Amino acid sequence: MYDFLKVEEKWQRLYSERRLFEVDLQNAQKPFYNLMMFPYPSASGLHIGNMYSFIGSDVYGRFMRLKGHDVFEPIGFDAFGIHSENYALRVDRHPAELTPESIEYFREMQLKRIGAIYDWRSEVITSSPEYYKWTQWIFVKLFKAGLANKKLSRVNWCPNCKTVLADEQVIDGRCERCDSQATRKETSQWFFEITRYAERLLKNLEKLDWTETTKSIQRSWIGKSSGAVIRFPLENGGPELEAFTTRPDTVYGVTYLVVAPEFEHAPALVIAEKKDEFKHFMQDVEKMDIATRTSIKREKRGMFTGSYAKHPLTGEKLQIWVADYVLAEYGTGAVMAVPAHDERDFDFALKYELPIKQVIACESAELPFTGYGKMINSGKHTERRSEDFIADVDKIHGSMSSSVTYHLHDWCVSRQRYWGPPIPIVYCDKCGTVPVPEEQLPVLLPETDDYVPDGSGKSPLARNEEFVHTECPECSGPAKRETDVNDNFLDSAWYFLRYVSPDNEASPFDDDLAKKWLPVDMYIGGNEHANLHLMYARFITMALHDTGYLHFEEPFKSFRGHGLIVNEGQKMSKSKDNMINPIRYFETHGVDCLRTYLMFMGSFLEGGDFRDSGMDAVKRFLNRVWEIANHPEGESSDSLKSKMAWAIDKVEYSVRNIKYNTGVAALMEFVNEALKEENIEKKLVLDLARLLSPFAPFIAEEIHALKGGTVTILDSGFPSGYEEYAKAVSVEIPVQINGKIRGKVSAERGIDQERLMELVSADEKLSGYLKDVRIRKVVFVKDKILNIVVS
RNA sequence: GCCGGGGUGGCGGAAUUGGCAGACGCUACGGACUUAAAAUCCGUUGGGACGAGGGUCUCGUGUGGGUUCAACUCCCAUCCCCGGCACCA
Repeated sequence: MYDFLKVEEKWQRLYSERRLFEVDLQNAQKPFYNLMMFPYPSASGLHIGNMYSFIGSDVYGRFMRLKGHDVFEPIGFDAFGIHSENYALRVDRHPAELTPESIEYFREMQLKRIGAIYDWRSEVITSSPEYYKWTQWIFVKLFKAGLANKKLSRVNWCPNCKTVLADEQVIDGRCERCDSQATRKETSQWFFEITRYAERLLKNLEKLDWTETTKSIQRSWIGKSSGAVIRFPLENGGPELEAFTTRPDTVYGVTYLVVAPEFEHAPALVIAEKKDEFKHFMQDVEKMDIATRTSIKREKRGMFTGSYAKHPLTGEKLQIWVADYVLAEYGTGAVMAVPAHDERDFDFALKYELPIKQVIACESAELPFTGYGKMINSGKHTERRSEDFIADVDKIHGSMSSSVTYHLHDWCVSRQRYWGPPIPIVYCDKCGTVPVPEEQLPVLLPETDDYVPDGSGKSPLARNEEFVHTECPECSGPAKRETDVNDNFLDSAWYFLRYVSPDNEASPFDDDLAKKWLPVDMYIGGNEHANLHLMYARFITMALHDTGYLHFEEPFKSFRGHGLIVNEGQKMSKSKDNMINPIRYFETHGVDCLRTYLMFMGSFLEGGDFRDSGMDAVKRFLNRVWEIANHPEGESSDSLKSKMAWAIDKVEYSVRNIKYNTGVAALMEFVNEALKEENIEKKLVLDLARLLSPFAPFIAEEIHALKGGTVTILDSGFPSGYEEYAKAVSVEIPVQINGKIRGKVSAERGIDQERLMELVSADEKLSGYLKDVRIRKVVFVKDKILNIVVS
């Protein structure tokens, strides 16, 4: 019986003693950068989802190494940020004290045991000053490039926690931490202008070798929509009111205009007699929480401002309304209402008895009709097609021009928290907003016990007099530091760049190494980070490219988003108490078994269903592998060698296409065959171990060593040399009569149609089908199938 | 509502893209070994019909149509599940 505990411990020790996975980054001949998503060392340990992700990525890395690449597989810790900070707050520990402990546990007790080919020399910890010095450096570079700006904005606010919340911390309109209703609050925040890159971020997706789901998530997050801006002159003069629309073809159907309550010029539009009503209206809107405000079902509310605009084409007088269904942050913050052809405008018009004018041909019962069609009641454009008008929009009238908007909004990077890299900005009365010069970085996060957010909406750092007061880098006069820290997503937006030279004190990454190793060849991780992390990493890479620091603009050539694990068909959750603890299986089944089972239980990209019975099955399988390895050496049959040829192809195909389950299945088939023979050739045993090694590295190493292999199986190459056996064996060719399988004939590979037909005639059963009929057609696919059409 | 992904035995899932549907594994059942159990090994395991039997026939990949010598795979329509986006103008 295979003693997995002993063997795994032995190889874990050898792996760390011999440093087998350290890559000579300078001199590597065939660099392959295999990246996985580094973990937050925040909770009590790695969970099964982390393991699943890391192992899936490591299988790929080990495979590429077997294939002869110099595989660079680094790991680190996303140690700053709200996850780690909230965890520290919950257990009442200082994050600066707790985080290193968590990292120690992750690294020593978990990551070093799972058999991944990590190069530990490249470890990065985002909360270390050596790392965040460069996070701050990136901030400064973006600031200097005009991509970082401080502006007033309405941000998510939790009235209970009294803190600003990131979008991703608001779930169904509620605070992620305390479940109270989130509201909006206007504060001054730092933003990265990612929206300037919206088109490139969208366009580049076409060229990227990424899983389709991941690209689709990014596309909808960017949310491009094309249309036109139409300018409506105000009756009383002043600036024109601009409205974005995707349907300029319905412009003749505009019966009123609507602006958002927060629209910059809304108060100016409200006439004197309506000021009081507007004030009350605004108060009601402010009070509304986000869930209610954005609910589709909620009845729309609005009020007439008393002002009028003029229709640019017809000269008609149009009422200007304020309504809560219009959002200031999208488009121009103003909407041209076409109730006949827009559901929201239709509802609103009915409620407030505003006119409805049909301008696209349809039955009146179909209103609101939102499809394209023939334009009617549209002046000289009557009879035109919608699509035709939209394509021509720039030529129609001076008030209309084609325009594009995106749902993507600028990235709010400031956080009023403690556990993050301080934003490297100084405010000076004389010099204004001044970035901290590069040679003064990092701006160290002060060591203090006063780090708990107080609900003032300001960072705890604002209470730290020693930190706040500084001198201006330009005029040396008294100045104050920015007290917000950076969003955690900035830490992780560039970590893969740091891995190539984590100790470099002169720059965030060594240029030569970056040229040699970047961009990342393969990135495997969960789709839960498809929006934010991947988008931000792409943006930072593009920005560093444009500022001349990187030679590429897309960080990840290939990305594969994998699925989620469920437990016995049930979603895992702490409340259901059905979380799988991976460490437990290290003792009962072994790491090899867990790795192999995780890859076998389902299709990696789709996710899988974890069952203990499956773990037992894989344990049996590994025991059988061990049994074969200990069979007497002797000659093996040609058919077993041909099975090996088949298994080699299967494993290669399955790994390259991230269909690991089918690779493991192929190995099981080979093992089932091999068990039928009493002897086995040494080469077959070694090749089996090689094929198995990406999945179950420890047993594979042990078998390799047992059969006289040296150092590590990883450098022993990918199996080959069975081509002749694959060819020599005869094939079974299914024979169809009129498309139905009626039998099979055994023939040598490559047989031609004529000879095959002779075999069919000689076959008792098949020839029966050909009696008394006329053969009308014969379809033959070499070595695959024969179909005889008869009448 | 829009955009992705999917729907295959009792279950997890295969089928390298139009060429033997159900690989591999689980479960269940039967058997061997055992005083017994565990472990291990062997056999059966999509539905139906026929056959003493080796087997033979037939239906079958959410549903309804279509293309093709041949369809889980392609086309049209439709239902359901999962994920993303969403008062986005």
